[in-house]
Amino acid sequence: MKSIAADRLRELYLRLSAAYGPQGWWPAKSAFEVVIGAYLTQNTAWASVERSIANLEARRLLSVAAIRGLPEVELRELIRPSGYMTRKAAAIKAFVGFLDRFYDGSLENFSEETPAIARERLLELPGVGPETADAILLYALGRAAIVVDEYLRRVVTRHGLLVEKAKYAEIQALGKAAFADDLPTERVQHCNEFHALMVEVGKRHCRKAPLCEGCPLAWDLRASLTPVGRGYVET
DNA sequence: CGCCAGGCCGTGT
DNA sequence: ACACGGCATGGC
Repeated sequence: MKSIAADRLRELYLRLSAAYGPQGWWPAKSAFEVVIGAYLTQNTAWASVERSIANLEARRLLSVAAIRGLPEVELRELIRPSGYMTRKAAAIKAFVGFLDRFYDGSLENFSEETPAIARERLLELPGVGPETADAILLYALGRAAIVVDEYLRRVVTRHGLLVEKAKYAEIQALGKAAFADDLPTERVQHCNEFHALMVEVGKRHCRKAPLCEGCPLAWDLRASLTPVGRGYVET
């Protein structure tokens, strides 16, 4: 059984998708580049990430083998534009070390893990929290993961689909429910476009304003919802 | 000058 | 369990 909130989130997604079209995420030429970008974009503007990626690309360093052979101090300088260079360089190095130790240095081998195991392993790595783990699962490993970022949090709380203090797992469960009835292949594609739309539309219309002012799809869903426990029911 | 960006982590309550 | 500050850099 699917909740009313999940139905509404799905409807919201379908409208955004129809209005804005395919987003073409993740912008990268390889799965490994997605991983690098996922680390670098943490609390960082994408334009800054692009500069770092360009630095690596220019030196042909966008591969597991190349990062393995690159001294960490040099990696820091190349990713400097993205900020947090000390932590991010160490984290990226740790990811490569992780592939080397358990997957013969192959991201493809790692991607064969079941999604649940892969997620657990990712969360054990330094510099990988729930959002980065789910972004890697979805955009680098091709798994049907719901990525919960600040934009999605704003959407589901401001539209009254969840209460303000909803946790990551609760928001993720709602997103998962929204696509629960889709076939596996379709579900991956929906998850892909879903997060991309949250970010791209959210960047323009859904920042710090108390409501999503200016958003072309800002319906007031709260009108017919009443808070019950941690969620809402239709009234 | 201030705030923020496609978060995560260590520390204190 | 939760709140809070630090982490680095560049754009506006």
